[in-house]
Amino acid sequence: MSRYPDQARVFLAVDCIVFGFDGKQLKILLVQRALEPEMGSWSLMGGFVFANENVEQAAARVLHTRTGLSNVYLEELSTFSEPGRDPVERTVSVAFFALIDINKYKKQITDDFHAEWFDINKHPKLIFDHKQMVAKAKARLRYKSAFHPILFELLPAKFTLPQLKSLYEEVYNIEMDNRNFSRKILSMNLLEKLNEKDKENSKRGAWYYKMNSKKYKANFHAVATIIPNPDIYYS
Amino acid sequence: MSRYPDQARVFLAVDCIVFGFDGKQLKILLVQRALEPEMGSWSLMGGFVFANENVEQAAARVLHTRTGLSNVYLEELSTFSEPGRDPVERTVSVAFFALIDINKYKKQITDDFHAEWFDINKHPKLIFDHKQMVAKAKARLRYKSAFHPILFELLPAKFTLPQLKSLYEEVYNIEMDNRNFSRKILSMNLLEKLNEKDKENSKRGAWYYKMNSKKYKANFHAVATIIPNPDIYYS
DNA sequence: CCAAAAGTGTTACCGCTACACCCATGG
DNA sequence: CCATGGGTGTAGCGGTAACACTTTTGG
Repeated sequence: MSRYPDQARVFLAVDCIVFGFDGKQLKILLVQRALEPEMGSWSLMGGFVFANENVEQAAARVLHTRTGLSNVYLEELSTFSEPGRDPVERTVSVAFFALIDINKYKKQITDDFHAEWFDINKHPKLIFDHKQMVAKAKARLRYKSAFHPILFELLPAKFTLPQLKSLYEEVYNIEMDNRNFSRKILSMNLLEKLNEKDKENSKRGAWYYKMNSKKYKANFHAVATIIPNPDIYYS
Repeated sequence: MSRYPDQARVFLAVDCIVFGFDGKQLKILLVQRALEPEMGSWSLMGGFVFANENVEQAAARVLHTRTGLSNVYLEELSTFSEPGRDPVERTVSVAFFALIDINKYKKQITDDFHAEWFDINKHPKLIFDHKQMVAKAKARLRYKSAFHPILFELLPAKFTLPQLKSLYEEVYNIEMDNRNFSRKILSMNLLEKLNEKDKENSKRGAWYYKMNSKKYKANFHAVATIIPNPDIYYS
């Protein structure tokens, strides 16, 4: 018997907006839903929260189970709780957004559902309110990455500045000056230059860098105006 | 019978961190809990989410019921979902923070519990994880108001720039230059000067201003660095 | 040697900070 | 007429944007 006899219980789920970057486009990872209602429709990665875990642990578990990845960038977005959002039972979902290196993602053998990357601007119809979740996640990504150096989470451990610049250009749909961009990023003192160049994309080659994760963690809340007028992107 | 037979349901609640400003100190509004467990202990304003409302509506309702206020600034903070946070039943709470004009608050006659303002840095022991909620709300308030002109929500409809400056000084525990502060705030073009001065706090008197709510809404996402180095306050 | 991308150096400008100074008025 | 808080003017500094120019190397 409940100790709160007058109150109703709800189902609690998490959904993850998983971002990836293929070098040209910003992508999201979608799956085909494995249970009714709407079985087979495209959906965000999600799942119910277990009795012994909090929502963040649930999101990390779902992500790990379905992508094989752990220690990914994961941030709570917001709660979606419209009474009718799930047509068959009242289910409240806490949405998280995740940033992963698209190359590290390997489809799990044990998966009994499809997962696929889609261009964020051109994805199939999604179940429930997942379209809203994606829109909100995109807005948050733009807002946050205008101030905080989080986008490198979408790149491999070693990456070049031109790669990072392309990523910013894709996220904000702008063109940036490569010369000023390099200086601005390097002036944050978070990157370490490696003794290796990427020669695939240019003749001269671009130096590889890696994030100094100690400094990154220490300065995680550092605010830098990487993008001018960030507000105009937060629609 | 549930359509998700293998899943457990949880209780869903909201809790509100209600900020106020008395001219000198930043305050939060606490109540004495009206139900078991921990009946009588100090707590944030909260309540269960009804079947016909989403969490934001629930937070607004709780606030309205217990303070008489509507149309207050209300923003989702995050979800608190540790399995054992409520010792008797699994209850997940979505925390919201609210900014209100402390003068508008009137204790409701119908209240069967105490509500009281406390200095944010010196409040009684709180139930469950409410202390964490308060800490997180304070951090978010600092972070957000460093970029967005939201703090005026804590002041009366007409206010002076010295009042607003005191508020910023209290929130960030810094001293600001009144001359530069005025210019910075006014350069956002969100305030309208009234034909009236506050003569209570100085001989010369300070002009009253009011927020132009049309411009405020239109520019809500405008980012201005009201506070230098905002990151150092986001602990 | 040319094209194309990476990266450096330099300049002009803008916005912010610091602070000298003026304003208004109650006592 | 002076003390006090409100407010304006302005000079200097630092960071950013713009862009001419150099470097590198495959074809």
